[in-house]
Amino acid sequence: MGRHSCCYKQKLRKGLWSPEEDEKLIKHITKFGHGCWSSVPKLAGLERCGKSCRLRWINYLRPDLKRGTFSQQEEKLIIELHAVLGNKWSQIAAQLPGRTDNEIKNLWNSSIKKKLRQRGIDPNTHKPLSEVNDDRKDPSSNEKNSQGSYLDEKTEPAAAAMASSYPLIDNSPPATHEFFLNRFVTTHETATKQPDSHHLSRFLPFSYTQQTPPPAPPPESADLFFNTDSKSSPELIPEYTSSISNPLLSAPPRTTANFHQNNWGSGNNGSNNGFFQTNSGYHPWGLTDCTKTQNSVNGGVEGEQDYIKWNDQFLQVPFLMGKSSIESKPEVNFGNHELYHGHQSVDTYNKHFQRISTSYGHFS
DNA sequence: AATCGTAGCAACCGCAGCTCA
DNA sequence: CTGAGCTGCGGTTGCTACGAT
Repeated sequence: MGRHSCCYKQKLRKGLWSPEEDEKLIKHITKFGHGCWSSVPKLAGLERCGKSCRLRWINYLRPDLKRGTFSQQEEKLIIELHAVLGNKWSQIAAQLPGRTDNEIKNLWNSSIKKKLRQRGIDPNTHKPLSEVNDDRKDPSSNEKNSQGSYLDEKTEPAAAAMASSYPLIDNSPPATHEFFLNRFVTTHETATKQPDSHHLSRFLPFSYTQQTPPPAPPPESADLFFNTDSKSSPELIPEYTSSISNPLLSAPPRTTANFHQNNWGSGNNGSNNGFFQTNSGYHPWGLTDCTKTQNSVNGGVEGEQDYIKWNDQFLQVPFLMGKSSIESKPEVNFGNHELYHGHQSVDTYNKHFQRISTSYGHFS
């Protein structure tokens, strides 16, 4: 098990990224894609490790990030997904377009967890705290397994594996029906009544949600959390609905190769409206492998083509179009960086806008 | 005005898993 | 088969802003 080489390079910079560093990274990835992350800092002229560059890009600089405060629907979905997946933040994030695992993890730890506890729900088990306390007395009570889920890998190996890898759309029923039926009884009902509901039944195999009628449902933690009633289910924001109703969940297992296609090439929802896709196909942000990257970086034809396509597309991104776009739609823009929402003051907003302008000004 | 506690968030760390020579 | 190199993930830390006292 090799440790990342950056761990041994002491002279590399750490800590917060400067606007200049951001600019270098954006410029580089815009032009060449990231290729091998380990080679990015060298090629981009950064004194950072590749790991740090990757993290910075994924969590902060990537233009398809939504940013902004989480909607109630998003929070509810996070809770529901957490009930199934446990702390699988990346899998949860995969169902929330424009959100990063880090962002969701932070939200969970700083906000949702506390709110659930205040409402008498154990954030780990999603059961009422009183039940959890009872469970603790029972030695057979469930603990998280190695996958961070609550399934017993010995007695329910198939279900545990399912919850872990979460093959969301699958025509073959899972081995342990009871698990999901019990978990999603409310889900089933809600989805049946409300075709546009974002409830988790949409994430389950079709054959599953259409099978056995569920018994009387206990309230889900997410429902307790939001105190929803079936008559006044909250409206979904359009982009959210489209992403969720879309069978993005039928995507093949996330490999390095298909990750970019699934998550970047098509706007993370399987449709063709992602700005990473053009008529001519997917953009090559990270698609080039290490060997090809070097060729591209060296100014080969392939690299130039990438550059042209990339810049054309990049210039259409609102957050690179100048101050007005950011000011006019602070909650919608790709460039809606974390500092443009919530409790941040106007001063902070302006300060960070200047920062972003500095970083991106050369594009506009 | 100063201090303290808290919330939110960016970034780091260490590990696991995958690929490939 | 083995180990190095790399990516990705989840847990944790540390910084900053903000509100309460």
